[in-house]
Amino acid sequence: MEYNENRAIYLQIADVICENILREKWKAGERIPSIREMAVSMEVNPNTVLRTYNYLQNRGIIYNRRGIGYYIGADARDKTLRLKRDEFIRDELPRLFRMMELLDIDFNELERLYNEHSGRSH
Amino acid sequence: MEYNENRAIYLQIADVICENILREKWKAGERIPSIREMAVSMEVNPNTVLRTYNYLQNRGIIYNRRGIGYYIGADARDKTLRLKRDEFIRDELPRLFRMMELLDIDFNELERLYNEHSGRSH
Amino acid sequence: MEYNENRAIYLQIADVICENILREKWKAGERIPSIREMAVSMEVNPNTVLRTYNYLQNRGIIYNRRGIGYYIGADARDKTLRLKRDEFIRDELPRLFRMMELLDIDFNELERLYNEHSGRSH
Amino acid sequence: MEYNENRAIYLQIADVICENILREKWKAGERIPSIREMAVSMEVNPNTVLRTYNYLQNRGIIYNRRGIGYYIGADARDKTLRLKRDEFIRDELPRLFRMMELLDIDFNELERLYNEHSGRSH
DNA sequence: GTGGTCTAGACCACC
DNA sequence: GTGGTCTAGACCACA
Repeated sequence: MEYNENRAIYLQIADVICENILREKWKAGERIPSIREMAVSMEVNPNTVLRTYNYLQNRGIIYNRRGIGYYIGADARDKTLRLKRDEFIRDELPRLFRMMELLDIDFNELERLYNEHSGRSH
Repeated sequence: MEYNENRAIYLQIADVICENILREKWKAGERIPSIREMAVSMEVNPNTVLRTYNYLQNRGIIYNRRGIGYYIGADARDKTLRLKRDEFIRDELPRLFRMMELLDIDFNELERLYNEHSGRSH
Repeated sequence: MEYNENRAIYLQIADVICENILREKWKAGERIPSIREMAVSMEVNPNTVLRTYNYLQNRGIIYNRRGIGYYIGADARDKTLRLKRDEFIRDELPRLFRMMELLDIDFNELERLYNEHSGRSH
Repeated sequence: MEYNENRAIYLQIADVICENILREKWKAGERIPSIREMAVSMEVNPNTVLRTYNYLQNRGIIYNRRGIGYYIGADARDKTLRLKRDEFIRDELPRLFRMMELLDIDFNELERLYNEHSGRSH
């Protein structure tokens, strides 16, 4: 895993987990890797994974069974969707729209850039 | 001024200045507020404004006359436009498109959110 | 059984057993459920029950006949009563009284809460 | 400061802060000691204080101004009172009442123990 | 100066 | 084995 240096690693790990939930790779009630396993696979310190898990637990997305491990919460997908959507609409979109206006980019151009982008990644 | 907590304050101040330049409120050769004035009006520490001004100076958007003040650079508008556009296309758009896909937001919905947004700010 | 997350599970199981002894559901000399039976009915790992039984055995409340099972000790009720009373007066009450003062709860309110509580559990 | 070994130190520090808020030693809007100062006065590692501050910030009791410090939140006293009361009623009272019933302690005796207790501490 | 992140490693209670 | 706590110390961005 490569980490973007502008975002805390523990949040980037949370992003990966959220993505797994949103894509339904990980479903409600399933156990997720233990802190130590995750730390090895993500190549970080266990404390960093612990922070990720605490972060997600505080938001009700995962929960913990003492001495056993962490599990995907019941409404994890909904909660994640809501959380990410809120973040997106609150933090990203205003800047996006402001930039589009300032840089004179309209929806047609945005759509064009989108097609270019998806073209590249296929 | 309200600051978003996910972006460094000095960058948010830089955004405001860039916006003034792009909207041609502030034109090439004009003097901009002193660090102290800006600090007062923006309710931040003068050091924070200094950082903003250094940041913009390094990018050739403003320049400094020692003991006199800071001024808008000659090609400031062009440079700002290029800088912001590059940043936008390189950094913002890929994240945008990825989030749209993940959160199941299409262009129609984006446009709807855009209209809501501009509705609110008018 | 639902477990309070602020108290170790093995102690909560011990509490249940002590309650049975105090209420004279389980009397001196009677055999109590095997570790495995208890683990099933309490939905925990047998090791956790073992820990409970060791804890109670160390305090002379239950005893073990190897290969046969665990039994309620001779003076179990008295010992339990003494043990719990001591714990209660030494550990719980000081915290209780301090909290009552800090949270501005007096005996009348405590009594009211008590009546609410017993209302709920009947 | 002496720490009870049954409760995490970072929570005991949080308790002290909450007590200061409840007793109105620290009022809304006031700055509280920096992480490093608190770490020295509490004789713990700064990371432990950071955990305390995060814990309280997540509950809306304190807030943070970047690079400046932590402050008591606007409704801190109310929130603290509500938080502690909830904890008390949810976690402590049920055990209390259960113990009182099991140990055959009624409100009169409880009041007597209370008077003894306050007698001792005066 | 402030807080935030991360690592390394120890120790603990608990399952 | 699991997670939770705490320490020590480094490094960073920010005010």
